[in-house]
Amino acid sequence: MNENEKNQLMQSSQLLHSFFSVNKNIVRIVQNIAVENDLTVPQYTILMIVIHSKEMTQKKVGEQSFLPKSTLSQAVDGLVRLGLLERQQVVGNRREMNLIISEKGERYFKDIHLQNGGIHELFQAAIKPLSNMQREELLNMHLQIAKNLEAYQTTQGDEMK
Amino acid sequence: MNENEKNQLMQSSQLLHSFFSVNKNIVRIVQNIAVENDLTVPQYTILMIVIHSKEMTQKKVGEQSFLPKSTLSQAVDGLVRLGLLERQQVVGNRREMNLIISEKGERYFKDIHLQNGGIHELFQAAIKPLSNMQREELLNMHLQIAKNLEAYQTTQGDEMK
DNA sequence: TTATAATAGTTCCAAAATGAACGGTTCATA
DNA sequence: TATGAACCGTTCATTTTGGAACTATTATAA
Repeated sequence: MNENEKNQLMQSSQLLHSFFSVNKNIVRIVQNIAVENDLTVPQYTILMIVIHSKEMTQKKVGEQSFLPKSTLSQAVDGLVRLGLLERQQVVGNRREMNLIISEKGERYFKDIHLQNGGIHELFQAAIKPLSNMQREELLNMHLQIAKNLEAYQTTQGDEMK
Repeated sequence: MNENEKNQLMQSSQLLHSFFSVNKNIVRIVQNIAVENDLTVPQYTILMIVIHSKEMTQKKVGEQSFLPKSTLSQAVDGLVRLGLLERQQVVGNRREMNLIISEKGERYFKDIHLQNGGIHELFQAAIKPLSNMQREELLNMHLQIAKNLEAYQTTQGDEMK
């Protein structure tokens, strides 16, 4: 392994670690907010996604949140029992479920945001020092990296039955 | 909320999502590699860190891996029982533990890498399309974002620091 | 010195997360 | 339509996780 390769590997390691580092912080903040409001992390995640569009299928929430569907199902169940969310069959497709924020859910979520700004505001503050162009490039690089990693999995890692 | 603010929030949301997206892929790859080799994710993570320097305190591994110390302790315990790692008190400080890769551990890890390249190589491939300057900027932006997020540590940071 | 606080790691166990199997629904093809 | 595959969500059982309390050691203060 020559010098150049060694440098490449080191840069790669640092970059990987930096992803972990940012992510650890995001997860920690999300967890704090969730716990303070008697929600689990998946539950708060779901609320964040659903509140955005007021109505959304469970399937779409799964795609956006990357939660395994059993986790998703149970988390939704809890939210419904808390009265924060309502389940409703999609008209014309009895397989899918629409998730709708209830009155109570909306109030609940708004209160969370008043308390501590919520993850979106905190994150927004954290990226504020970056220029608009930097933010755009960051997004593009992430999307590309995600795509590349995804490609590997479907190519090599599909020993699923 | 005016147009500009709305755009800012949207960009922020996308960026946050892109972090989740990359991270989900990294975690899934790590998980696949770990499971294929009868290790848990924390265990594989620990091996990756320790192999790098052959010898390292448990404390340092905690700082680098971001694992809660109870998780870390149990994972290390498993690795020791598998004979892949050895515990050794730090000379001059009986509180700290040195973690040392055993012969068997080194072989084990090398085999993993031969099988599928390991996460480092895969990740390296995923960032290959980026220019060197882009990679540097990406790293810098991540470090900055992590630092900014770190500032929002709630008073009760009973993990490690 | 002694007392108190901080640190590293372990243990315990309740809570959280999730893989696998399943039930009902829709789609594709004949 | 019939059949089989694919899909969406749920349930169940099991594993994983991580907070809190604990032991042992070291650091700091009085």
